[in-house]
Amino acid sequence: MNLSKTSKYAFRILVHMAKDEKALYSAQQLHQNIDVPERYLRRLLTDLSKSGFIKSIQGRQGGFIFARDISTITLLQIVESVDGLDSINECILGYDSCAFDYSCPMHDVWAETKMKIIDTLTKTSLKDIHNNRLEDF
Amino acid sequence: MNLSKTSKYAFRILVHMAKDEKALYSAQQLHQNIDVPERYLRRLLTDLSKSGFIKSIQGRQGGFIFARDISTITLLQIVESVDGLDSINECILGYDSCAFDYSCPMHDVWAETKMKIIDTLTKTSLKDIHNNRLEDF
DNA sequence: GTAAAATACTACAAACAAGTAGCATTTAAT
DNA sequence: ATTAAATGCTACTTGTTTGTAGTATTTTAC
Ligand code: SF4
Ligand code: SF4
Repeated sequence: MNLSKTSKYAFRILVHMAKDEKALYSAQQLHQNIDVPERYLRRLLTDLSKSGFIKSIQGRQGGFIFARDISTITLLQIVESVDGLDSINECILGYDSCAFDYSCPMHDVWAETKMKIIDTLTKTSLKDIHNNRLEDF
Repeated sequence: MNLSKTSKYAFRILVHMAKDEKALYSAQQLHQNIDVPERYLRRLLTDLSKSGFIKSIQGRQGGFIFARDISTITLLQIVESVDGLDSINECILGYDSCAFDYSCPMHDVWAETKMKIIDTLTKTSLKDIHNNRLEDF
């Protein structure tokens, strides 16, 4: 259970872009709208392109645009690509590999909550987010 | 949503100690049972003492023992004392102070899950953990 | 009273995450 | 062609968290 700051930045970027799904956004434009250090933002945009969420268009008038339908992009996929799945799925006691044959006392306590987290992240696509609310972002 | 490794270490320590609530545990003993670097474990034990969960008994035959009834120690209190409450409660987009007057689209998506997390951590005491399961730890 | 077994304190070191900088490359407008 | 506006790559710097070391202090056993 560990969302890095970078994952949160990725959320900011993609949720913002999802507001107008078909639009092309330049790094500068994004920087003006969401509070992420400019160079770091750019690097992250490149990473998100490589992960296939968005694609980059180079050159003057270039920028970033979604590479696939935003209803197919879930929050879990985003976290997974930035932090890795372990960050969410890992043992609540921080063991690399579970030290126990049977589950330890903490396991059951956390299991349901962990499921809820994964469930929410899995079921929520970028499209869902803006369907829920139409407020400005 | 960010449990540091140190918080997880704290869980390991206290959940282990809660198995025999009234016993006195030396740092060495704990080190043999849970996989936390020895010197780091000791420092953390001192911190947990200062936070009032356990108390230290110095000198030969010394060690650590719960300072209060384990039914009054919740997981949230432990996280709070190690990482601070913000680590759990913080904005899913990582904004220090919410940038919006009204809630942004992400807020509602996460609100329920966040509540579930806080709820679980608040309602689960060290006693509950071992009441749920009697397995060895 | 001396030694041994424990915790306490504080500074340092290593590892990791976050942020910055410089320069290269691509493309459109002129 | 030239210039400007954009992304791409890679190395460096800074900050935070995690882990280590040395030394001091406390208390019991003998
Ligand atoms: S059983 Fe315990 S140690 Fe193993 S993965 Fe679950 S919480 Fe972690
Ligand atoms: S409304 Fe949005 S930005 Fe504000 S705290 Fe909630 S998730 Fe964060």
